[in-house]
Amino acid sequence: MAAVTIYDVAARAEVSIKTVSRVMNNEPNVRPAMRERVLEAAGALGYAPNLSARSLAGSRSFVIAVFADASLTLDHWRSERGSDYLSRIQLGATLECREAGYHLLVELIDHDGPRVRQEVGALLAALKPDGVILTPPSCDDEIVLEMLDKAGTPYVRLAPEKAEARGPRIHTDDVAAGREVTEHLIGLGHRRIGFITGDSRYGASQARREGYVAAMAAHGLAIEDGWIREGDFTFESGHAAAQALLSLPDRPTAIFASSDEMALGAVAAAGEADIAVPGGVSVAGFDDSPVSRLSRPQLTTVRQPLVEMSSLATRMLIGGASRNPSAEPPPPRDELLPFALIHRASTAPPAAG
Amino acid sequence: MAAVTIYDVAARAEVSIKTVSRVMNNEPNVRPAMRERVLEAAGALGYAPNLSARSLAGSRSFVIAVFADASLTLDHWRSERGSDYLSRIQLGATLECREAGYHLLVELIDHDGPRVRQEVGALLAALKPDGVILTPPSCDDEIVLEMLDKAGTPYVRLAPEKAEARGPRIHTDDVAAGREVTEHLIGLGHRRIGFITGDSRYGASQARREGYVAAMAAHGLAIEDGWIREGDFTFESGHAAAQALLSLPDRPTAIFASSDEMALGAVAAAGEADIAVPGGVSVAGFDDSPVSRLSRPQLTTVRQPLVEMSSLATRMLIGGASRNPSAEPPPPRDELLPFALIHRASTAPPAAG
DNA sequence: ATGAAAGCGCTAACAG
DNA sequence: CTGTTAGCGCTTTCAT
Repeated sequence: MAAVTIYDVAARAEVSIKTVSRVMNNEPNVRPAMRERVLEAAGALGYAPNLSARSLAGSRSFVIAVFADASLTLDHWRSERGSDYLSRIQLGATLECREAGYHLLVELIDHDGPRVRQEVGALLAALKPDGVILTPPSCDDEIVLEMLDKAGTPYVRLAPEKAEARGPRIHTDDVAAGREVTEHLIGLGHRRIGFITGDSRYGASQARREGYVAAMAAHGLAIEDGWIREGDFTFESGHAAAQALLSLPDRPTAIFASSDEMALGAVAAAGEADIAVPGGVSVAGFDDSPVSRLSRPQLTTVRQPLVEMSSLATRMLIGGASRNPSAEPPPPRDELLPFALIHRASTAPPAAG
Repeated sequence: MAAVTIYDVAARAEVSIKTVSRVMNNEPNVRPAMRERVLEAAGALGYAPNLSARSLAGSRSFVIAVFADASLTLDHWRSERGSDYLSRIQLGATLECREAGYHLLVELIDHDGPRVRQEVGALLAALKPDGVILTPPSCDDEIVLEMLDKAGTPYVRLAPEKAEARGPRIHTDDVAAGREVTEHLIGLGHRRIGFITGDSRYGASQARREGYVAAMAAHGLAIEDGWIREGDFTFESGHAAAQALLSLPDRPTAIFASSDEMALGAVAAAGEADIAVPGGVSVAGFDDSPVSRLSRPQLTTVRQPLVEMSSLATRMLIGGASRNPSAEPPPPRDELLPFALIHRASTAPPAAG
């Protein structure tokens, strides 16, 4: 059961191992006839180059890593709410990796633990990934960025909060998205619109709120006391916030929740208060997560291009993949991907009056 | 920027590289004093052993792979329903890997494509994982098992459909779970209980149905025509099935759906038909997935020990990790992990009469 | 266009 | 208890 190596293939094809190597890596300078022979031999032997050997000898590891915040991710996974964010990032990255013969590693990092330096340093030294995808909020961590820079590992920041020029970033305009949802509601005829914020640990929460505030202001609509309630992206928090909103003396006719789960909580709260959605109150969510369709009515929401973001990030990383120190650092790119308002059934014009 | 190697540490600590290696691997036969010195040097230099070198030279790769069916998984990820199954498996495995200094790779395989042999063979040859976690339905694929055996790669099958003795398996008793839910409903006083099946591509679907049928029979309750409806785990399918069930002339007083999403669909259908849950109809789900709490009332469901299953699998794999060919193959273990009925608010005694 | 030789950074056998 | 010597399977030079 000894593994088949490049030598076995070379022997069978009667060429040197270097030629086999060339063929396996699609390098030039191999005559078609040789290539044929090598391919035939490799196929017959069921040969596949050993990743460790390639990584050790060469300049690429064929590994892309996703860094996600440990406590946040474990929290999500454990509490079983919204492991979805990471899943979608994984989807995009996995797809691209598969196509390019790369492998994706999801690594959890204690991005503000006392030993981040040690942890991230060890990860980079051990794995030597050809690229790292940084998810929020780790993508804004100074130490992580510093370690990455120091190790010379290419990375892409996904939806970073701070825009300062540290490596390429891929993001979407959360402020504009917040504005667009609010304007959608205003366009429907709503004047009294409540807002439920997201977890403050995410930069996007603040951005969405800004969008809401800006849109209200732009249309000359006041935001009354108590119309902005704190949430943390969970169903429960949305439920509670909506209860408060709906029991206001002159309650809003529409609620914009910063996540779909909170929007579902709002829908449930409305149901309990015998207020129909969207008849009695319109509810809009955010994320276009799977759960946005798990209600009647289905939620109006905003689709974030998470899958596209991570697949683009992966492509950038794989494209420039090479630990080659002589290569000039890639120009810090800044990609803004479009979001999309998904108008479904949970929003409608307010009841007359 | 040159990476720090074992030689740098050895030089700084004034010992041989072998001693450094011993310390890094927690091997015996190192005096505390030496160990101290090495640790100090390693710390100061920020040294971490290169994974590729370890893998290439040694008998372990420090990599555990999860094989998941490509089309099914992509389907789930894309359609954004239930990427949850894999997420939970990832959670358990990730936790254990982190603890043991291992890395987790999720690989999608076309488990019934024409080139499985090639694909799986290449994956194993390239990665040389210390162990593979097989998820349904790939865990029942003859070719995949054969390739794994041939490569001598240890694996654990998670929730396999067929029990034949090929490697260790970890599972839960879906038939018993189906029975228990049904009996819970019967215990509440229900006599007319409808059932919504799951996606037939999963063995568990059939098992849950068997449990339902067995429980009904055991209690002398008839299953009338039309009480068993086909579903595919999705909200929509549950919604449609429940609509059919609820419009039956003498409709069931309880509905047992084989997944939480379908149960939510059933709750929605009941709402639209102005039937209260659980007042007018009780609804039970299955999986205790995140969404089971995204409704009012929250769903009665069954918690599958997926996280425990994958963490046990990972521990087994890491524990026996060693490509050491002299080691006798581990005894094929068969672990049955307990499920748990989670009684929440969606089930209650039927309305009197 | 092809090949020979020299490592990559580590662990596995052995010596001492 | 500690160190020496070979490779692991590949990619990189550098020849040819």
